[in-house]
Amino acid sequence: MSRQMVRPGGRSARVQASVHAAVRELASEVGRDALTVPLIARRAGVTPSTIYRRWGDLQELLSDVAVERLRPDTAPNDHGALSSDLTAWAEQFLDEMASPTGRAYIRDALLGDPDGSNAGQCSAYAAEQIGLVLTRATERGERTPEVETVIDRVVAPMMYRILFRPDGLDATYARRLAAEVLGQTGP
Amino acid sequence: MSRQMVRPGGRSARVQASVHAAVRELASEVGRDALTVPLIARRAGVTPSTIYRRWGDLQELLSDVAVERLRPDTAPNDHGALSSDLTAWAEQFLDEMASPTGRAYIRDALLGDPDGSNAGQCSAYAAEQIGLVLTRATERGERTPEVETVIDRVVAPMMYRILFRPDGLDATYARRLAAEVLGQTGP
DNA sequence: ACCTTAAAGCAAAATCATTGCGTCTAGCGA
DNA sequence: TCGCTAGACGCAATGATTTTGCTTTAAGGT
Repeated sequence: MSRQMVRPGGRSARVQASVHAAVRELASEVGRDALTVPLIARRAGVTPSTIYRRWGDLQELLSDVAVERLRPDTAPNDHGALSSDLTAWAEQFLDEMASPTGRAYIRDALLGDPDGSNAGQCSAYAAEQIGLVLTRATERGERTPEVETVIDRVVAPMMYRILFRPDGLDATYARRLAAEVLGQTGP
Repeated sequence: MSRQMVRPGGRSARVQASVHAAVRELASEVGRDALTVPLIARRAGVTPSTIYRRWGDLQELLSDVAVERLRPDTAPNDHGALSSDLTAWAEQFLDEMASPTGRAYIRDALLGDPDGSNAGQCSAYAAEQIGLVLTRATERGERTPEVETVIDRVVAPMMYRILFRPDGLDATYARRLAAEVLGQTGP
């Protein structure tokens, strides 16, 4: 059961929104590393114990906020061909995720996440976007790989390098991965 | 500059060893989540301020210990053929890393790691082991993929799923990835 | 409209993190 | 070998955060 599953309306929802907003505001004002629970609580007009009881600790709260910000806000662009769509999506994904901000969000999402549900949500977002791209391609009559294949061959390598080898990542790498996974689809 | 770069002998080294040992002991006694700096300090016979000054905070200390424990203790077994060697290595890697303990270490290594050097070290360990396997194969006259290819096609997918989709991982998956990266080497 | 109960507020107590200062010792050059 | 010196540690005071018991509020159901 996720942290978002609170009573949908009323005070709880207001508190949640207000705390999330406080995190975002303060993160941009004083920086991600200067955040503390009492600071966030003051800005949100809430007592610290409320945050501790609802989220457990700062990491879990930041994890929640991070997942929210990692949710794609728009469907992938349609360029009329699978190869363009997938390449463009991979480039944009890498660009967003490999930035210092993006990497901080990924780490936060992974961190305060004992059961892995927040991380799973991130993966689900990516799978959803890829599913859209592939479905459109299928409707055009193109042969497409499986979503899982694209995850293994495009998303996973990018994420691995973002997390474990933050150097030397650029759009060329994203393009190459996209091209390789498609090149293998039909001989 | 890594945390291991302390004065190699004498008191500093003793403190480092004693603190690392305290972390490992307490982690298995009271559980990873119950660790605190004062607790570790008491067990190590050291004052908390020593730990704070040397490591900064609990996360960085745990990150150090995690990297140490993620270092492979032995060279990959030699089965006489690349396909067996790589499959066996991937199976063992997944088995170790996908366990709750392994995942905790990976997360710790990623976490308290502002500059990414600890995570880079983990990746380097894997690259080293794979390099050994591939070199042996080359010496036998087998055609081999590049280390980077194996990282992208075998290590990255396993790591991605360990971190983002902890369910449904088994040795079959590791074998399939190993087989696929080799199947593509020479048509 | 009342009742029930999850969630929030409040405040005290406990624990943890930070910092200044004195002491010690490993490593180095004479 | 014998001091130097600078980095590392211990100690203790201070400040901040986290935890907890109890009370109060308000959402959602009857």
